[in-house]
Amino acid sequence: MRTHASTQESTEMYLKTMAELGGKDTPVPIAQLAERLEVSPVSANEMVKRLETQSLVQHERYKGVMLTPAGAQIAASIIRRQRLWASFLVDQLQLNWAGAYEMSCRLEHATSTVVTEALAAYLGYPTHCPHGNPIPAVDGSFEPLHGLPLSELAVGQMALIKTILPTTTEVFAHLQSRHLLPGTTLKLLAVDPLEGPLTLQVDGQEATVGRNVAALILVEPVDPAQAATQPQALSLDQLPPGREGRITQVGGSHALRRRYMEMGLVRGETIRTERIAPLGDPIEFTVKGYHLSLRRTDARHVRVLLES
Amino acid sequence: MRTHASTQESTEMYLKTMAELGGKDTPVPIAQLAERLEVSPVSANEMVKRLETQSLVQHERYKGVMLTPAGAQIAASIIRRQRLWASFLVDQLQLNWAGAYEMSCRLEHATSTVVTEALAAYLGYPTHCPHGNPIPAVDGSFEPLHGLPLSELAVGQMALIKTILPTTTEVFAHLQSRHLLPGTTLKLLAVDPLEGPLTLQVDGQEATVGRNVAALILVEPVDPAQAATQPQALSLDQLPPGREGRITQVGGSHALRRRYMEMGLVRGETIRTERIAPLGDPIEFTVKGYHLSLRRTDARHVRVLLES
DNA sequence: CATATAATTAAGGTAAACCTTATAAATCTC
DNA sequence: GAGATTTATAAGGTTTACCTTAATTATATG
Repeated sequence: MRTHASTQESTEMYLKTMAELGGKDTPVPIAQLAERLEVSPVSANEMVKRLETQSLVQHERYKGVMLTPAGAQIAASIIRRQRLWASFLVDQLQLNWAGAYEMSCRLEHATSTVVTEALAAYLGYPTHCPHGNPIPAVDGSFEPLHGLPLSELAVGQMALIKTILPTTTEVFAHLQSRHLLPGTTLKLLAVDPLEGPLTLQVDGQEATVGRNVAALILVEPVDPAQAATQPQALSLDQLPPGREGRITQVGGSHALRRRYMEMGLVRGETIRTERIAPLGDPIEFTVKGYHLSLRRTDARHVRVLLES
Repeated sequence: MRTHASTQESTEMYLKTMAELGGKDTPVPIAQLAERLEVSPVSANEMVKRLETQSLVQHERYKGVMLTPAGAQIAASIIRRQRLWASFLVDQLQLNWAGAYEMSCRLEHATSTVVTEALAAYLGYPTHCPHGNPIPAVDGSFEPLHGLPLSELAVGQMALIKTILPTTTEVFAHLQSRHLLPGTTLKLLAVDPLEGPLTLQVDGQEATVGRNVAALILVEPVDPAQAATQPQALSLDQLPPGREGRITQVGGSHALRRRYMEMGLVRGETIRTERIAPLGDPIEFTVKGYHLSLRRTDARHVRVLLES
């Protein structure tokens, strides 16, 4: 006797899920959709038909469903809502990283465009959510994902985690407990044959992840020699002059975080160290084309990822 | 062919509406409930029966419905959610006052307790929403409403608006356009007989409001002599030493607002001016039992209501 | 106290999002 | 190309929040 969602909500969930499964470019098998949405394939089929009458999707029998431009636009705007809320929940309300997607999934359906855009402005127009996924623009355009799935990394390679693709709270929590978060550097130690698990070195410890979970982790291979001499993830005060970094985390007190936000220091933004004052304080940076200087102690609260 | 809400959502809407109509203490006629929820009396009757099987309400035929303790607790927690969201939308996202209730009404159903309490902490535990209504505590307790309905004010009296009771966006917008907001001082010029409209003086202009709308405006009569010499609503830098005021609005930049919030300068809080430095700057205040000093220019961003 | 009014119940209906089980039709793989 | 697998459809069902219209009770009022 499960309770049913409203029309609007399930429409949005179907479109969003299709977009997450690549339905903007390639047909998504209805069985896959049904699995992700935890409904029976028959129900998913029915629903897809309903969406087709509204010209939101196009279904080709035995091939799969694809989003129409109208459907893709709605999907993008819902994903925008969700990822903005996830940013708010994690960065402002300091809620748990692993649970943020699930919580934001409830909010996304209850958010008008007016609220969404006010929220985006409030947060300083972040470009990526706390899980590393790009936040679509208002016009529905996505920044392409960069990095390759961890499951396709060569054994022995070192790599930097860029993105954790949308998944369940359980999987997010599993990864969080193993420090497998955007910005972490890992080394692939071994891969079991026959779709078996991967063994990794993370933060000096060994960890194993299944093949399916590894496929959700997008990484960027790094040169081990370079990684040894120069860690990829560092705090802003350690970013060498002339080097660029991508902001992954902004910490500090509420007030400090808000101040940073207003300066344009938000997750996903690229920042370059210009010069360090003679006495090592303050440090000058360039973000979004303009300069600012920060005290070293304040800069310590910002985590960045070295850009190659 | 209207679209139906989910079970959870309509349950919450029924309970919230009942609480707003006084169903915690007195029976609410089902017809009134139906009108507010814009459903037919028959549908409301059905729904009330469903809620009764869940022991959330108690219905006495031909008398009305009352909330059970369990129902009242749920109603209070939903009202808490809504008013916290309304505070966030108005104070943080700077969205329109009149539309905030409607927008927060969507969000309230999508908000878990964890998110609600994190939001409350983020906002500095505000005690009142932007419309002057008290935010229930976590345990479901309400601060009683003070003030009497404008519709019961004596002709010729001056009064201060304390609260605008929950109503529709249209009515809120109507009041907003006439400056009838919490903190405004008005004078009742005339009352038409036979349930007719009221004529008011607000901000030097005349305005008329219907009897039904006037019943939503809770006011506190003020002594005209006192009001003339000492306006009730002023900015914090004008609060005389030794006097107490209740904060009605916190303005300024994002960063300033957040700083204030962290100091405990939130709407509904009582603040006392302790002393003004010899040169008039800074000014010392007491809020929530501790001291703080603000520059006069910063204090100007905070609006307070003189406490008698 | 009769009657008007308001509140309630009865009866029957709709749309939506789910479900199950069974059958039909494509597609893939050997 | 035949069989296995996947995908789709058909058929029938449930629950929930709504609706309308008509009939039945209470309550209030002259």
